[in-house]
Order: sequence, then C-alpha cells, then structure tokens
Amino acid sequence: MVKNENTSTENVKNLLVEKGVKPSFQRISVLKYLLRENNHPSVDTIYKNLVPYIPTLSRTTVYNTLKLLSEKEVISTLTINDTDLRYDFINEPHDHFQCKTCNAIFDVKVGVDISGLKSIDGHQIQEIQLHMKGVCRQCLKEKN
Amino acid sequence: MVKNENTSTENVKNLLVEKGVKPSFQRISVLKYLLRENNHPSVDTIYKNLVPYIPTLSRTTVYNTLKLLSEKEVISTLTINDTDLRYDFINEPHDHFQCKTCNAIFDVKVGVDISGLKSIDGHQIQEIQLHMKGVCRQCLKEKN
DNA sequence: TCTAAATTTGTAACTATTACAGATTTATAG
DNA sequence: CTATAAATCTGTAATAGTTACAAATTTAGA
Repeated sequence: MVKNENTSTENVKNLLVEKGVKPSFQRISVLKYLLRENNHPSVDTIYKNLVPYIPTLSRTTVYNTLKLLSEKEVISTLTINDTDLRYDFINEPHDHFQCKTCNAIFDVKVGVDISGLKSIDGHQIQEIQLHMKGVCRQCLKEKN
Repeated sequence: MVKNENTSTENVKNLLVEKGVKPSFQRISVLKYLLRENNHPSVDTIYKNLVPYIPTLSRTTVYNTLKLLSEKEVISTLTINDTDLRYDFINEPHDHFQCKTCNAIFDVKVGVDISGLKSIDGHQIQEIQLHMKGVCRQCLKEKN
C-alpha cells in the first residue's frame, strides 16, 4: 500500500545528503535496509541482518545511525511495541497495526487524516502516531 | 477534562470486585493512586509514591498488579513514552499528548472518534491509541 | 603526507522488566 | 479454633534494551 522507494545505493546516498547526513557505508546500509524491508525493524533485527555483510558492524553504530536519522527526520521512531523501539522511513502519512499473536506490524490507513493537526489544547503538535492492536488477518485465518 | 472517579476505598474496592480482581490492600492502593493522580505514571513513580505509606511494598507487586489490572481491562498500558511503560485507568475514550521538553503526558481529545473501528485491512482491532508529541502549553509559555 | 575531525567500534554501565522461590497472608475444611 | 491449601506478596537474581564513553579507524583538509 505504501509505495516502495528506489533502494539503489545512489538513491539512498542522495536521500542522506539531502537531509544533511554524511553518507557513510554503515549509514547507507542501515537506511537501505529500512527502505527495502519496510518492516518496522528493531535495532537487533537490523544488526543481525546486516552483520553477515558487514562483519565489523557494531550495535552501537546501528543505535547511533538511527538516532541521527531520527533527528534529521529521515526516519521516525515507533513506540508501538512494548519491549523495544521500532523504526520507519518517513514518507506519506500512515498508521500502524500490531498483531498481538504474531507481533508483526502492518502499515494501515484509517479514513480520517489528522496529520495536518498543528495544536491541541494549546499544545504544539510535532508528531502524531496512531497505533492499533489486535489479531491480524493471517492469524485470524489460522485460528479456524 | 476527563472526569474524576470516586477514589474512596469502598469505590475502588468495588471497581476491582466488579472486574473479578480480589481487592487486596496493595491492589486497592495501586488503583487508587492511578485514579487519584490521573497522571499516566510509570511503575517507578507508583512505587516511590506508595512505599512511604506501605513500607513493605515491593516493586514486583506493582508490576504484578498492573499486569493483572491490564489483563482484566481495568487499566490500559500506554506505549507513548520511549523509556518506560505508562498506565492509565480505562474510562471514556481519549487520546494522549506528550511534551518533548518536560515529558509530561496530557489527556486530550481530537475531534474525530475512531474508537468504534473494529477492523482494518482484515485485521481485527482490539485497542487503539492515538499519541501526539510536541511542546506543551506551559513549556511554550516559558520559552518567551 | 601530516594533522585534525568525524565516524565506528567494543566494553562497561545503566534502566526497565521478568523469572522465580521463599515468606506471608488469606480462605477453607474439619 | 486449628490445620491445610491456595493465593498473594516480597526480594533477589537474571535478562534485555539502551546509553556512556574512550580507543581505534577512517575521512577530509591543509
């Protein structure tokens, strides 16, 4: 449903440079993984998937990179999962659904769009996250 | 904005019994704290506020109680904060705003009400949380 | 090529949470 | 009013995610 980015090294490098991030090999790798998998991964998932290809990679680098990309508003930090943080590339506004059975997180879009809301009760809004939890389509099917 | 519950011991005890929870002194104390403060506290906040009055209280008991109350749908677990879980009494549907400056969490209500949404993309919805982050009214004022 | 700055790495420390077994309290039966 | 079983509470140890930090490496600039 959410369109795929071009995940070529060249394009990922450009994305970083546009946002003012120096495109090191590690940073390109992390962002490329996020774009390609589009799977709301944890730090651990990213690390374990990249380390076979970058044997010297450190977990700390993954943490540092995600923190930097988050500050530069290239990615957003999802607090939907209760044990670890998840990360998502910022493109068109969308919401998230997490399955309580298999823990997978899905991109969804509810009809109403409140992404334009700038303040509420005098508080200035900078980020909005709409989280839903329940049982996903696949797990519902398997229960029968 | 969200109305206060009656926080008398009698009423809190009844709330627990109605939900099928045996009303021990510790459980009454924890739920009473949640109702009275209405402040989306962490386990640590609850523990530190209660232990002066219940010197034998254990952190584990606070964890156990919150888990139980959550399973019995007396309270909900908020994943809005990125370092620890927060807890909230379940009453009328409302949303949450967290200030990135002072970290306080406020109850808010956006115009649209999607609390009746039961499924999306074939996934069965059981819980919905709408989180907003930014700078709260007080912190905005103090910046001038 | 030399030097300074930025980035990456690995370890140690820290914090939230869970596991678990023993102690205490509460409920039940005689 | 006991004796016994069940439920609850407690404290410690273990686990997991994250951060702090200094040393090593890489990159950029003179």
